[in-house]
Amino acid sequence: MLEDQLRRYFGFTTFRPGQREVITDVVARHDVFAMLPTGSGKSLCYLLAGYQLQGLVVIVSPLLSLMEDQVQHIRLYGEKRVAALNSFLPYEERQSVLQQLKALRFLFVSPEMLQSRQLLERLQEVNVVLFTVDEAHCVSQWGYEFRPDYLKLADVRRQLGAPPCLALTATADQRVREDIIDKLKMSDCHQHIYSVDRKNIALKVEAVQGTLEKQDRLIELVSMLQGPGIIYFSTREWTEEGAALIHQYTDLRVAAYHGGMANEERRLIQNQFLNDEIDVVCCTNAFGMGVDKPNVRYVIHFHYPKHMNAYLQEIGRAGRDGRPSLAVVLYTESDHELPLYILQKEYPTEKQLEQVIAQYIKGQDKELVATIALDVGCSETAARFLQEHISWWAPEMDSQALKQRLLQRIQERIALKTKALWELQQWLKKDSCRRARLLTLYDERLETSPKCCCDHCGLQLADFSRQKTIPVSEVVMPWERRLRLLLDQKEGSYGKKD
DNA sequence: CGACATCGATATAAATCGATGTCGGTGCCTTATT
Repeated sequence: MLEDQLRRYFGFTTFRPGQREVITDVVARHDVFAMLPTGSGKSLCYLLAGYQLQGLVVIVSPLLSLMEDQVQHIRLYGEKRVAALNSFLPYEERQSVLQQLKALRFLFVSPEMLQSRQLLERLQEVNVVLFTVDEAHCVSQWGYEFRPDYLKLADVRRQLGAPPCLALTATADQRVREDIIDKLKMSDCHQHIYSVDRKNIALKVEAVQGTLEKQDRLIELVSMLQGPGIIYFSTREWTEEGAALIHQYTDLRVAAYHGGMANEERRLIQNQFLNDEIDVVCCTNAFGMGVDKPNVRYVIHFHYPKHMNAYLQEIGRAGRDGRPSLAVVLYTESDHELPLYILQKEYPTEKQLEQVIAQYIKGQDKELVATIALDVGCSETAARFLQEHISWWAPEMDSQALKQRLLQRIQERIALKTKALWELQQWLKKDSCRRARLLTLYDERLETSPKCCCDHCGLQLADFSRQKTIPVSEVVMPWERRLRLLLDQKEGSYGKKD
């Protein structure tokens, strides 16, 4: 009985919604796509399935820190036959893990590590019974440009004797779900889809006039709202700026967090936040995966993300304890163009593309494509994109066809991302229930509105304020800032329309 | 797009203005014969 094992290995008496169904399908050796809400115990699915299947479970994980956490977590249950294999491990330890694969039940690896010949050969010698892809939305979100090894996982799985595949995520719309299933070649796929609706998270969007007003509003909000909270920005520089502002005008304990910081520092801030030693984190989208903190009371977007899936992932870090929580987006009209420019930098221009192909034809060295691309001024992401796609397509095409095929792919990708961005922007401007609209994007319907639903359903910010509210008038605001704000607004009124 | 840095012109001089340029997010992995 599954329940017996649940009790024996983990000390729980009942399954959470979805767990039993997913495990049953996996044990029956089907491919399974599972979209379960955050905090619903996704890891238990592959753990328990692993015990049933009697062999090695490989878990593909996007972040080293996530692997470390999960390994520790599993060890707490008394399971010692678990390891993470990654560059963080000293060389000798890595070798020792490779030598002892047979003795392991659970192995955590990155998609990049799975490109190692040595690891692959070792894995071929043992009985891999389940291939798990955790945070599976990364396949679709990162595989095409940022981390191409995510698109090679299907081939890795085939080389391991095509064990069943379990893909786990908390947020993916229909298109992303189909993309994941397709890219992982999950042919015999059983899907378990649960609602993305988080009824205890109230949704609010505020349009403001200009950046200064946005900063002021941010300070008002964090002064007033019950924390702890997370604030998302779109650049590293702004996370520092935001943290400095909050430090200056409030007594809150605040820190910035972004991908440019040293790993130890990032780890420290994440831990301090988890231990309630920091009230507010000002961060880029680098922060969040694996941050399983129950009592986050609000998430503010100072800059909004690039698509709804990201928005849902980010606000989903609030209210995991089930208590009322708040998600606020602050936006100005001028926020609308920037994401498009950032998006285009992921790809080469037509001119760069021609230069790279011309150089490549001369040398025929796939490994050099990225170097050439960087030389002609491509971003690193664009260089990787070219490297990847040319190595797929160049063998079977002449340079003209290759160029056309690449241009077509670039256009497709940009169109797709522009549409996703547009969808989010439309949602921001929506003047009816935000939850209802959000759910239709995920093919769901809102049956009954929760008590605190959204700003179009009578949301009261006061319901989310601290016990001891600091009146806004007491928030220190020097006259220089006030004046600049006034001038800014005046200028804004002469600004261009739409 | 827009925030910010740099540069040159301006012209009783130091500081200011406008023109021009650059940059913007996410993370694995780096196993040397110069």
